[in-house]
Amino acid sequence: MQPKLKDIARELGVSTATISNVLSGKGRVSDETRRLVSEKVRELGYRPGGAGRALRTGRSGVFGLVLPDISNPLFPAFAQAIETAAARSGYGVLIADSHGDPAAQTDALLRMIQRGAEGIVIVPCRGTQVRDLPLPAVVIDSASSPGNSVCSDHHAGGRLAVTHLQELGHRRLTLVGQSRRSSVQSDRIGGMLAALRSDVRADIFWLEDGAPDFAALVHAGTTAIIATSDLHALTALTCLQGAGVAVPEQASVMGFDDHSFSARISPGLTTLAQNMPEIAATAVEHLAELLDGAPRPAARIVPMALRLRGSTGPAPTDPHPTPYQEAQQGDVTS
Amino acid sequence: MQPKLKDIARELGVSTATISNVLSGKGRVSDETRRLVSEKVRELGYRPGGAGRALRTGRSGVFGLVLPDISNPLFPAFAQAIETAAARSGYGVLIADSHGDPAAQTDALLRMIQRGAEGIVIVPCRGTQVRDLPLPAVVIDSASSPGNSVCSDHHAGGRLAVTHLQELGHRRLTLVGQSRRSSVQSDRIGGMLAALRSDVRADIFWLEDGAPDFAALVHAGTTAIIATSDLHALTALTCLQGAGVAVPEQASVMGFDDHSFSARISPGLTTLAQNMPEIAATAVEHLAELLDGAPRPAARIVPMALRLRGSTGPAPTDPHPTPYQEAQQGDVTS
DNA sequence: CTGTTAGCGCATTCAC
DNA sequence: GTGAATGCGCTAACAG
Repeated sequence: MQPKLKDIARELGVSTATISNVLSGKGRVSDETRRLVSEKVRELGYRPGGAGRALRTGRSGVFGLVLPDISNPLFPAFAQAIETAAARSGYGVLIADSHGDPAAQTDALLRMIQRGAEGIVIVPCRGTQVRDLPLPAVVIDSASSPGNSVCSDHHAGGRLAVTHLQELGHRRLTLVGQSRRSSVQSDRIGGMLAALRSDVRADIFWLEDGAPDFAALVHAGTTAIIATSDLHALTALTCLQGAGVAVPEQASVMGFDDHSFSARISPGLTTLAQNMPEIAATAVEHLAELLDGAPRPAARIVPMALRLRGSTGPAPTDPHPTPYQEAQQGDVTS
Repeated sequence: MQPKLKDIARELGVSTATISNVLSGKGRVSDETRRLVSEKVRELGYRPGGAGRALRTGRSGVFGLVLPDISNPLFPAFAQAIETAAARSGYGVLIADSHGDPAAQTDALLRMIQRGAEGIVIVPCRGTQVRDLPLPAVVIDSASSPGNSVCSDHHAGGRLAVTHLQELGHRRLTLVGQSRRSSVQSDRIGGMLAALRSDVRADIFWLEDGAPDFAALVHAGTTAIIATSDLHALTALTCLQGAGVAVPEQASVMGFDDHSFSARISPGLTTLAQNMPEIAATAVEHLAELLDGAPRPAARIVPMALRLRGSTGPAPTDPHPTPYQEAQQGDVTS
């Protein structure tokens, strides 16, 4: 049985209020009693239980984290960063997975409220707009989505990616996204297009329409592939390598988000990393302010960072790298 | 303001206890009052708040999930499975990351207790023994670690891996682990060695000692590489592909855990998958039993499943696959 | 069968 | 400076 306030009070012959005062540092208590109490608290290993406190103060010290898909390889780093930031602020984190389903998302929210979460950090399902939450909430989505509180500068990330490749001399790019409905991916692609010089051509493929043959694209003239996720960049990279296309000598590949594997493949994957600790810290900080009754802070946009690794290099200068390329040139259109 | 029991009671002119009885289905209530109450509850959208209930019943409906490293690519699937299983049983999940640090692990445990967690599911830090928890706990580690409650059959997984490759005709294997201290990895390697036929040779590399040159190993005669994690298998695979070694024609590669990327690379990575839903369901089930006062259930070992993909194939039959191989044969020892 | 009462553990009044 | 009393929202035991 965990010791209660009452136990300590009885052992010391003081009242529970005094103990509470000592622990919270609020009411006036003599140094002597303070010392005595502190000692006893340490001795018995007393920790105020959350239930009583939550009931009395209305604050549970817990907030919810609602993710569309915990198993997405991007979220581990995110969840970790949030948990770390939350722990630093003395908060616990209740997780829920909406499985990309808006109904489940709503359900999860209700359950978190019921469990006493004081606020929530939510990464909304694609295409969902989080609105009128009965609870302070911090939304992490993309700069273009209404209600967003903090996110990476995906647009600038896209610009950085294209600029990087253009500086390496690439003039024929292939842009690969997964889903048009994802505002994050749209922002990234938008940024890429915005940075495009007039003498550079870019073709866009959406994987939801089917997977392209990356080797054929290279043989048709593409010299660089940018995927909106490292996962798809990895697919492209291994397809190319398996087909005998040298990376980065014959084609460069880059991705987004710096997944756990990106640094551990050969060649290392050049990628645009989100500053997860910064985003998480900002999210938790905003939430803490909201909980303290402050007005909603302005949305914060966190820069993305180019992580230069081996998968990108100078564009191939040979006008006819392989005979195969010439033969296939006319077959692939975009 | 969320409606409270008292609000409903007042509006209906009955007592709070009656409402509670209706909602819990316990005490005897007339059908008429029951109907009236149910209706009002729906109308006001009343949901019993967890704080009061937790204080009164001592059950918070929440348990803790303590992981050594949330950002490990294996845990997303795990956390998701646990969260799903927990939600199905009506539990919420509080997460904590011990960052592989035993002290932080203890700290996290204390915080979960303070927050009112009824029990915990813990994947202990490497080398840590979880013991004498002041709380019902389910430990997920490896069959060889004391106190383990449920885990995959890593040893059998190792045996399956080696058997698979032996059946494909491979006679020179390279086994790659990360850390000797990991009981999971030791079990896997142990299983591999146990399944080894007398005419098959296996060399073991531990990455904590430094990374091997996979292409050189193949040129020295290895025809198959088994890594204890898909992450390292991926490293091997891309190194080989980058060095012009065809997978699986010249060398087979396989891993463990079926990470998110494993099916999406080319060739697909043959791997041994853990049955996460099963493990998670068992863990939650055991925990629920413990919370109901049942004695500790016997440890459960869940089989691993071979996911056959393109990265493994028949051993190369050509005795002299490349001139280079002959030249290098003597240079690499193990 | 139903309603009243008491108290879970804590922080906060307000007397002393 | 300290302690006794109060009530947060809920449910289990007990009266009616």
